[in-house]
Amino acid sequence: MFEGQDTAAIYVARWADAVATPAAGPCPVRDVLDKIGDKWSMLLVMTLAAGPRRFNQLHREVPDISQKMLTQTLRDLQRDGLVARQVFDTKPPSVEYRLTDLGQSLIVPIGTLIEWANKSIPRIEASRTHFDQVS
Amino acid sequence: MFEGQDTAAIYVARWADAVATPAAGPCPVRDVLDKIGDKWSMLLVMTLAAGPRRFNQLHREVPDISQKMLTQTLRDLQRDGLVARQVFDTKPPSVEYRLTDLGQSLIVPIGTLIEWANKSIPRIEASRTHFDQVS
DNA sequence: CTGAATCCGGTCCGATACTG
DNA sequence: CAGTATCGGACCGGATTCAG
Repeated sequence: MFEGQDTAAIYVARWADAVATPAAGPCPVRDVLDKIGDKWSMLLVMTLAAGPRRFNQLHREVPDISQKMLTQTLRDLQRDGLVARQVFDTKPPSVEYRLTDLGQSLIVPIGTLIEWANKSIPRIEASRTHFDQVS
Repeated sequence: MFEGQDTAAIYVARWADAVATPAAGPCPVRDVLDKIGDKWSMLLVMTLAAGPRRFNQLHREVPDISQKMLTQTLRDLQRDGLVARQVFDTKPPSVEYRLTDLGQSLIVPIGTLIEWANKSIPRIEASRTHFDQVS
């Protein structure tokens, strides 16, 4: 029916198991998914995937992020253990951010998703155009 | 350094290429990523991955979604061509939603991400606890 | 250079009530 | 059964200003 059907079936089964549990407290999967969709998190992760960066360096490479959101997003990523923050006691001070091992392990799953996105964009946009014309 | 390093390197390179383009208009990758993080989209996709569902059936299987958001999210998914909507002209009327081929092709990338989330949750929560205690 | 603090508009989304 | 319409709070995130 579609490529990767068997693999998909496995994921569907696992998903069914996961949500079948009473899930004491908020669902951890949703929690992670929220961060993925967060406006800047994944953008920064992929930027840091190319190597460690300083604060303003990140600000230059992701021009349309505000200082506030850059600080906040980096702090959240650090809190989740995806990014490590190292302060150099120089003058003026400089701070370097780098992916942790956990953060690096996220590159492949995100990459899979980005690859899907790039491949599917034409069909999605075509579908949108058609949908909007009908309605 | 970490498992999947070679694969990761490929994704990093591709990502660099993707963002290097001037990106006329809004970045399509961000556009898709936004939908992933959308509060309900992926939850519905994974629920529909198990098979077609009627409206109220979905409402029962995802209890904490409001009628409004269920309608709205399904319409957005339909607009993007991920979900097909079929109306049966019965009394009372019934409407069935199912994943399109495009929607099905999303199961594997999402599944990869969910698998990462499940595997990484313990480390993430440990990191959060540690971070909160320090600060 | 690397932030923190504040203000504020826009958007998301839940609750509720109504319709064919 | 399968929606639509409206209201209102909460939160996200941008712009600006101040600080170590």
